[in-house]
Amino acid sequence: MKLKKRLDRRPHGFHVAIIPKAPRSVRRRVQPKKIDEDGEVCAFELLASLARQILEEETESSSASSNASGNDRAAIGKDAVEDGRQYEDKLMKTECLDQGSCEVSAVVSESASLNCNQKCLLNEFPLVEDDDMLERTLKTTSSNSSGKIGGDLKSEICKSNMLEGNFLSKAEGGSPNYRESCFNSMENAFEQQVETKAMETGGLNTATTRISKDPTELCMTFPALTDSDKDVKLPSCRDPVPNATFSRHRNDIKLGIRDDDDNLSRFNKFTNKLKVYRPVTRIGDRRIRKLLTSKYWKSAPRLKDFEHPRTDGGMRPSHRKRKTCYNHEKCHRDVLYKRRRFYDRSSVETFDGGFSCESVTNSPEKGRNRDKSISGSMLQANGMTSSVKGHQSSLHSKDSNVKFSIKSFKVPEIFIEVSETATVGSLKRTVMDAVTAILGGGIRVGVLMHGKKVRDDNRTLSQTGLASEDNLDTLGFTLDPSSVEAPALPLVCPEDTPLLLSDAPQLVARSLETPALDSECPNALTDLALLTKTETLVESNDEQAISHTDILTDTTLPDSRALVALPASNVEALAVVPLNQKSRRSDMAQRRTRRPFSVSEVEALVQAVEELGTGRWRDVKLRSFEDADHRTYVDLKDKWKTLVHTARIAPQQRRGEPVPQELLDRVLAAHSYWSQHQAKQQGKHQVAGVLKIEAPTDHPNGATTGNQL
DNA sequence: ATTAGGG
DNA sequence: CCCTAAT
Repeated sequence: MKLKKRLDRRPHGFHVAIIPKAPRSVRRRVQPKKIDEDGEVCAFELLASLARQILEEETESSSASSNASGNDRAAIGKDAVEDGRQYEDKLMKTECLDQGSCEVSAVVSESASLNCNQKCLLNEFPLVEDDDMLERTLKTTSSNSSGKIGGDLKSEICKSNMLEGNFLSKAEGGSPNYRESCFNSMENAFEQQVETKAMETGGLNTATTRISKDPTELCMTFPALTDSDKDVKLPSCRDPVPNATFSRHRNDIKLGIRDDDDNLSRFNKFTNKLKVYRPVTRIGDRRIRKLLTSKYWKSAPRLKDFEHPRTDGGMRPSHRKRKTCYNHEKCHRDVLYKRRRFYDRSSVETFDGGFSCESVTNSPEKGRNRDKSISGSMLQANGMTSSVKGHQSSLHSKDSNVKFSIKSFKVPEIFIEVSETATVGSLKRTVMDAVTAILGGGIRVGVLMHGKKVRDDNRTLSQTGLASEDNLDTLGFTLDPSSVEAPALPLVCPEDTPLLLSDAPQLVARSLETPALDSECPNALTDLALLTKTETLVESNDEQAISHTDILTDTTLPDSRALVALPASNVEALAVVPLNQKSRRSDMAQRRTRRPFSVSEVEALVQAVEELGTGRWRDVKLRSFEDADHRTYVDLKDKWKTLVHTARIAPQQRRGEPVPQELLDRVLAAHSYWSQHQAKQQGKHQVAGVLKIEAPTDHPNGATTGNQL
């Protein structure tokens, strides 16, 4: 469901990265769609076809993966990504196709690179063996494009033509060798560059590499030939990840990133939108992010306003990850995700590893989690005590003192809008300003336990459970904007969390000594102030800055996939606070507050089940818990499940409010009874008699059944 | 939206 | 309770 929803939201949701299975229809769709009337598309097509040919050849020769035709796609998908990006790829492909045509004109200049980037396109497009067509297409394309591109494009075209010709001839019976040589040369040339790249960060397996290579190369080739523009980055095509390079900053969009097909699709989508959106500055949902390093961002600058689909490919599925990950990022992501689930309407983009860099947004909901990290120094500057710093992991001291060490704080989501031409430096400043604003403006510290805010400031740590090691795992702190700062946005806290709260800046130090902690709605992070500040757009354009960034990114943050607007040190700093990995829950969407079933509720439940049977939770809910809004049918079902379990275990093992044995007996009776009547459940009414017969003594059911009768 | 199960 | 998957 969720998935679905997400998809719905984002029509082309590649972000849906999760499902291997999902996109059947989509996939199918792809093929047919291929082309369009307009020559525009054709260009792509041609390129694609070319690439494809090459690819095919390559594929054929190599045993590794499937063969070219129908399979390549699949093959690619499989091989290509282990990291979950694969789904995206698939989806992407689809998208590309779907949308491909529309943006051609806009994207012309980049088309070449785009194509390259998109393996999918390459693979998908049917071959076009008509040179004339190609030419036409090219022309058309070029004409469409503004003058600036024209020249390049043409040359490019020509080249492509040539290339194609060559290939074709081969394909048509020419000597294979020739083709190969060609290809190889291209490849080699390309290779150099590529190799430099950290390469798929090792993430891609060989197979993948191989496959992608071809297309990539092709792609690369084109641009290279034509493009004098250094903008086109070959490398970008491939690096799927972390070392992302920034795409060049052009006025246009940056392309270049093959690794993320997402980009492409996004790109495509946006292309059209961009114009429209440009100035938009919606406070609420739209967020723009400018991110540096993240791969997604490469093409981003342009996408100002679009919503970024969340591409955290695998995240979702990572329920398990959450459990096992000890990695901050992952956890964080998870958190984000969850949170998102709760309130988020627009998704945020997070991709593997990237979120730290996320730039930001300000929606209250998602907000609190996304964060940017702030350096410890900053925190201190703001009055955080030294105790705040340190390492994560809470320790329980021997004495009665509870030691907390907060490694870092997360900063709430910040909404930043920067012009495309802004320099990286300016972006950094902007971000810094935003962060500073938050800190400077006053923040409150919130304490989370098990994901829930601990609001009672008067309770002692012991009372709150914070003195217990177990709970420390789930302890989290939040820095929330003080009411002063974020008053403007009505923040909505998920459950019962009211926003307001205590006085603003309570420092951790205080928490240490004082039993009382401030708590508040973690969500409330947003701050208008930030928005305001961040709104300043930076206009200067400085490519060099960008390159610096790249460097920075690559070098300083080898493994952080995030980008770095801030110095590396900062990155760490801001990370999430959870002392323990386990605590991840703490800050995310909070878990619903626990509401143990009372005996009376249990009784009602038992009664209802006796009458209705299991498997009809909705009816149970309606019948007996209609007014208990906090009890969903799922809750009832779960409760029943636990009741059954409870009834089966020894009384000594039972915990919580004891449930009368009588009820437990009924539970067992009803459970066993209904388990035998699964088939008849639906027809229960009609079969009532049968039931009686079959399970007369079994339980109270008899009584209930009787009622029904 | 429900239901079923696993976690 | 949460999360997913399958309806």
